[in-house]
Amino acid sequence: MRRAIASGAAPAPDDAAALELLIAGIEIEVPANETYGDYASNIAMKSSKLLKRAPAQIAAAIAAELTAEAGERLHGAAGSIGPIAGASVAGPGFLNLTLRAGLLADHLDAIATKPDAWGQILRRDVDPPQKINVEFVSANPTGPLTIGNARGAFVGDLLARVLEAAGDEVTREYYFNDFGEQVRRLGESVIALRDGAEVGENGYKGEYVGELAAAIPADVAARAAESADAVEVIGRWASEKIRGGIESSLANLGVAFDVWRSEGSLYTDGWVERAIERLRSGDWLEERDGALWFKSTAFGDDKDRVIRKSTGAYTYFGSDIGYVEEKFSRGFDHLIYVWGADHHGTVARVRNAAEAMGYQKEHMEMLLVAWVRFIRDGEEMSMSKRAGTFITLDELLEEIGVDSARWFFASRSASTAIDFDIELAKAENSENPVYYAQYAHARMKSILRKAEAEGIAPAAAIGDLLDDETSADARLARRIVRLPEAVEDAATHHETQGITTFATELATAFSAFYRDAKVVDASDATRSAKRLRLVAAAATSLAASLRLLGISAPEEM
RNA sequence: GCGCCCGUAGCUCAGUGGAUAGAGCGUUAGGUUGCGGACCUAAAGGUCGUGGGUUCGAGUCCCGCCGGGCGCACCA
Repeated sequence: MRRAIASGAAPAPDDAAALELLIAGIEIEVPANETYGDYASNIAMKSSKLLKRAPAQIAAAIAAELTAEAGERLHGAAGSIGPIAGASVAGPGFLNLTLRAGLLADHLDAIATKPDAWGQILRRDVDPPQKINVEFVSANPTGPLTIGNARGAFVGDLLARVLEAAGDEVTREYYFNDFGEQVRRLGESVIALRDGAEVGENGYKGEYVGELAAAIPADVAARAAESADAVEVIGRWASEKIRGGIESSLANLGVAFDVWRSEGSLYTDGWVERAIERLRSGDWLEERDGALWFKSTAFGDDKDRVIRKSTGAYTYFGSDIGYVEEKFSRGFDHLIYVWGADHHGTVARVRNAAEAMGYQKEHMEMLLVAWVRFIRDGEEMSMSKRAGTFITLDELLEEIGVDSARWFFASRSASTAIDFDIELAKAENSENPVYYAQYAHARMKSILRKAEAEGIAPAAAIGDLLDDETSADARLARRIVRLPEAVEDAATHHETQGITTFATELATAFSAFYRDAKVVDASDATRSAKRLRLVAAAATSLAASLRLLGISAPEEM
C-alpha cells in the first residue's frame, strides 16, 4: 500500500534515494473517526518540506492519481484490481483512503475457508521469521512462585505467543540457580526444621519449608547422612522438589517451558569458560586484586565488573556471560530477557560483554517488567520469600481465576507500574472486561446453534451483505478483519495490550450488531444465511484473539 | 549524589509524532411481547504533574523542576 501511495505521488522528486526515504517514512493508520475512511496517511505533510509544496496540494495530487487509477482498474483494462477504491483530502493534508468494498468480503470469506490460520500472520516478505529465545520467570527454586512472579510469567508467555503468531520460531526458557548460597540456605532451613531447631536469620521461614522437612525420602536422608556435606544434599533435593512444584504452578497458568537451564550447567558444560576465553582473546579482561574483571568501562559503563572473585567463586555476571555464549551457540537470531525492573542495573553490562564477545547487542533485548503493588483492604502487602510472608501464585488463581488474571496483565503495558487490588479483582469478577469478551463469544455460538436447530445454514459466500458500508453488518465486518493488524503491531513493538483492545472492540461491535440486526430469521433466509457466515467469522476472530491471550473462549457461560 | 522507569477522568489503565485524548469500573438518566439483560443507549467527569523547547502538528521527542518507584557490591 505504501508503494501504491508513493507511485501515485505525481510530483515525486527525481532523486531515487529521496523517494525511498519517503516511502519508508509513510505512515498509514486507521483513523479514529470512521467517517474519514478505512485508512489515512500523513505522506503529504511528511513530504511537504522535501517537495517544497503545500501539504494539501500534494495530497490532492496523489488523491487524484489514486482515484483515476482505481477507476481504470475497476473498469477493466488492467488485470489486477488494487485495494484502494477512493482517496480524498482532509484537514491539514491527510490522505484518507477507502478500500474497495469487495475486499472486506474477500477477507471474511478467507476466515471461513481457513479458520485455523486466522490470526496467524506472515511477515516473510518484509521481515524474515526469526529464531527467538524468550527467557522469563527464572525465579530461583527456593520457594513456590508468588504473585510477584505472576506478571513476568504472563508477559513472557504472551509475547512468545504473539511472536509465534507472527511467524517466528520461539523457545520459552526458564533459567534457575540450583547451586550456591541460596540453595545452601534452603538446605540449612530444611535441616533445622527436621531437627526441631530454629531457622537461622538468613534462612527460609515459609510453611513450605516445614512441609519439605517432613517429606524427606529415606534414600535422600541416607545419602545426606553419609555425605560430608548434608546441607548440599538436602538443599539440592529440596530445590528440585520446589522446581517441580513451580513447573506445575506454571502449567496451571497455561505456561509451558521448552528449556529449563540450570546455572550450574553453564559451569559444568564449560560455557562460562568459553565466554571468558572469547573475552580474553579480545583483550577485554584484567586480573586485579586477585579477581578477574571485565573492562566494562571501555563500553561506557561506570565501573569494570567482576567475573570471578578473589575467592575463586564466580559472580552472577560470570554466569550471565556464559549463558549468552550458550544461547547464541544454539543459533538464535534474537534473545529476549524478561526481567523485573530491579534488574535494570545489569542490562548494560551484559549487553556490553556480549558485544565484546563479538555478538551484536541489537540481538539482545531486556524487557523490564515493572513492579506490581499488591493491595488488600487498602494496604500494600509486603512480601518476602525468606520471611515466609507471601501469597502464592496458586492461591491468587484460586481467588480470581486464570482468565481474569491473564487479561489483567495482558491489557497493561509491561513497563508501567500497576496496582493490583485483590479484593477489587474479586469483587469485580462478573464486571471484568474478560467476561464481556467471553460472553460475546458465547452469544455468537448460541446464535449459530439456534440457526442449526432451525435448519438455516451459513451461506457459502458473504456476497453483497457488506456493500452498504454504513450497515451494522459492515461495521462488524470491519472490526473482525483487524486481528492481523493487532497481531503485527504487537509482534513488531513487543507490546501486547492491543490484543485485548481488539477483543474488547470486537465484542462491543458485536453487541451493537446484535441489537440492530436479526440473524436467525426464517422470513429472509438468504440474508439470514449471509449473516450467519458473518457471525461465524466474528466467532472465529474473537476466539483466535482469546486463544492468543491464553484465555478460554467458552461455547456457553 | 548518579542512572533507569513512571505521573492521563473519582478509581484501575490504554493512547506505536497526527484530526474532537479513549476503555472498563464507579456516578446519573433511560431501554427488552426478537436470536442469552453477564446486554444496550445517553449524560456528567480532563490544566495529559509542571515550566520551557523542537515540529506544519506534542499526552507522545528534547531540557529543567516537582512527586513516586527501582537500581547504583569481589551480595545472592
